[in-house]
Amino acid sequence: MVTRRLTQKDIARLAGVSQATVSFVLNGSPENANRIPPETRERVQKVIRETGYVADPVARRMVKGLNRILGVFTYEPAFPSAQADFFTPFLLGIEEAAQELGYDLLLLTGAGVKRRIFGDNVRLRLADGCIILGRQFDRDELTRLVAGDFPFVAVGRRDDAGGPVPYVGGGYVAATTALVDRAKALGHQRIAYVGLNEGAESTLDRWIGFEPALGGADLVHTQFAVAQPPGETLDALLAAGATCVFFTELADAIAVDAVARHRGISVPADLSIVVLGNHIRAEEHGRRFTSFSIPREAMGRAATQMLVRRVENDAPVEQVLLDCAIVEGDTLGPVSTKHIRNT
Amino acid sequence: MVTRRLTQKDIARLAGVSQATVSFVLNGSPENANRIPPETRERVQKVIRETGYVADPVARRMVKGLNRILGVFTYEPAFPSAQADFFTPFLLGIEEAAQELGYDLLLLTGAGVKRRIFGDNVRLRLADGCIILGRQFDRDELTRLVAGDFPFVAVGRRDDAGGPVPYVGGGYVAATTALVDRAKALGHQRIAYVGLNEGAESTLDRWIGFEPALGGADLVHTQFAVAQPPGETLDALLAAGATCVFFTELADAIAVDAVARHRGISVPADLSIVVLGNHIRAEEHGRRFTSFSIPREAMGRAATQMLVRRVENDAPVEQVLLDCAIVEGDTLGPVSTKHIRNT
DNA sequence: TGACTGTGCTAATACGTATTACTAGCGTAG
DNA sequence: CTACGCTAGTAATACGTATTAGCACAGTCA
Repeated sequence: MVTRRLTQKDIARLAGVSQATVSFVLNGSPENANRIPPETRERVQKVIRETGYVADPVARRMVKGLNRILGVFTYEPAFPSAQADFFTPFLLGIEEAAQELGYDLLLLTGAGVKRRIFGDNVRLRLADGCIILGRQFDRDELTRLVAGDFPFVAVGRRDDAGGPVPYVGGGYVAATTALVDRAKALGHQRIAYVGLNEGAESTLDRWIGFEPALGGADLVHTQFAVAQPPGETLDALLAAGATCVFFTELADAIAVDAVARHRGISVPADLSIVVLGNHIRAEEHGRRFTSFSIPREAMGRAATQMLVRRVENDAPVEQVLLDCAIVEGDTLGPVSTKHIRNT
Repeated sequence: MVTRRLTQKDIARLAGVSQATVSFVLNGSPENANRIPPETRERVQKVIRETGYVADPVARRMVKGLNRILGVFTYEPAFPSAQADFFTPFLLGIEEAAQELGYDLLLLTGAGVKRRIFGDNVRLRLADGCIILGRQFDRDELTRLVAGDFPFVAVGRRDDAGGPVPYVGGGYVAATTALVDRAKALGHQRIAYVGLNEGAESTLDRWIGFEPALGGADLVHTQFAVAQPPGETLDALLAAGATCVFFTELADAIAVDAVARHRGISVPADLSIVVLGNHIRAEEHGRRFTSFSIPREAMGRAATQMLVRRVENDAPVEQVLLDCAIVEGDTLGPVSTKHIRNT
């Protein structure tokens, strides 16, 4: 812009005082505030009102060290519609909590270009701390974050990375275990698992909650892969004599359910389906899968509050898992007598 | 945090050089860059690598004056689900364009608390410029923005506020006119209008496009109010002998359409419905209303690009209206002979 | 030998604000 | 009348970086 920004020096000149006086008028601490008599104070404030001057937050931050800004870092872009349903609930909670605590949000997303926290022109540090969002996360960067002095909190559980990672995650392990127990209570002894059992912590947690919970039940089929042809998956499930199948991916469950319906296989009478997690607007598919609900909004809120604790009070690392409520749904039922006889 | 941040001074000490040398190694201009010989350069970079030092963007900004941050200001909170569908497409476009241009976004949203641009603790200025989003907008603040030197662009047309307001809006006037013309071409002569005819520019634009376009057609009923009981609205429409009704609010159209269906009144055979605008996920209502589509994502992109032009090149005020494509839909049909006889 | 030209750095400064240290002027207690 | 304290400010400095100006030294040319 052509006209340079107003500075306190300009205000001082116009009011016939020094820059320091202007600063005192603006934000003198109680003991210093009364050093400026009302007349001078009013004269300065008049100039400020007339000019519409506001202090440059950047310079302010230089002195104070804090900005009241929280960074939200995602590797994937936050808004494109494919991701929007995933990110939006988290952002909702983050925004609300930030608002309550008097912080603004700096969005740092990585669309297309691989964006890194430690890059050449890292603007992340403009924020007082940051929230890490997203499924993938570079291990090296996490390690550097843990080692560094920049406050951050991850949304989603993370394994240690050269030290404990502060996070707010979902209690997937416990929720998965609860669902397995429920299936067993309904008589299911021949259970299958379709989903990955390695990779991101959130994925792994399902398996960790699942496998030990089986107890006496038989794991008659596993498919450690997602997005496979649903017909083949269904074939394998039936061939193995599974009465109940756990999916980690809603999309897989939907596809297999559709094929089953098409073939006249009844869910849950012939085959029970459990989905380990939920997805916004899952109702659109006309099926309420038995699953657990991920408290995304609450996770965002909690992570934000935790981050502010770390920023303001240098609070120690916390690791929190929020409960995932079980969604009853319509796809987990008792084992049919047909199956019991079969087995 | 307990451990102070690393500064260039620390790096300089560790590498046995001066702070200026570190700065040159980091980002010396071409002519100065080769003043540092490879050995020294490597020595400094080694220390930087080992310590994980990154320059403080705040200090950087102090010197350079630019931040590569764009503020996004909304009076209403951006994420809460009620608003999410409204804001998300704009944010999508804004985020994409910002990413391409190498800017980050500072989200300044107003949840609950009345948030003002000119307040005590204005962090907006941290950004190099800002995008104004949202339906309501304080006139005084807009005037001050126009008068000031802070670059901004509004999403949505705005009337002059002590000067022209830079904006990227939707061509609601033209699109509304086109829909009126279409209705007239289908024989409609008895037309009604349900919606506000004052208030925000975006609302007003519908009326501005509508009223003059009527030409010879009769405006048999107007209801300058929204969210009224749909039964009463329908009664009034029928009593007035309207064959086609224009709604500014999708919600009103949905409600009236539902009552009509319930009463056995066929749309569009007995009554045509046109909606002036669209809404994400309108399909969920099982009806494709004849309307026009608002290019929200494109508006966000265009506004961002315009803002960057203003920030970087001090470009003059631009005012752009993007075309709104007509959505054919199923609710505008030819006038039935019954009506023609009736009239 | 003395002036000149690079080379390879460092010193100094600016950016805008907050804050600490100080000072000039004046009244008053001792 | 000196010392002290109070009032109403101002001067100076720090924050961390970018950048300009400049300095010490070596080599070159006349």
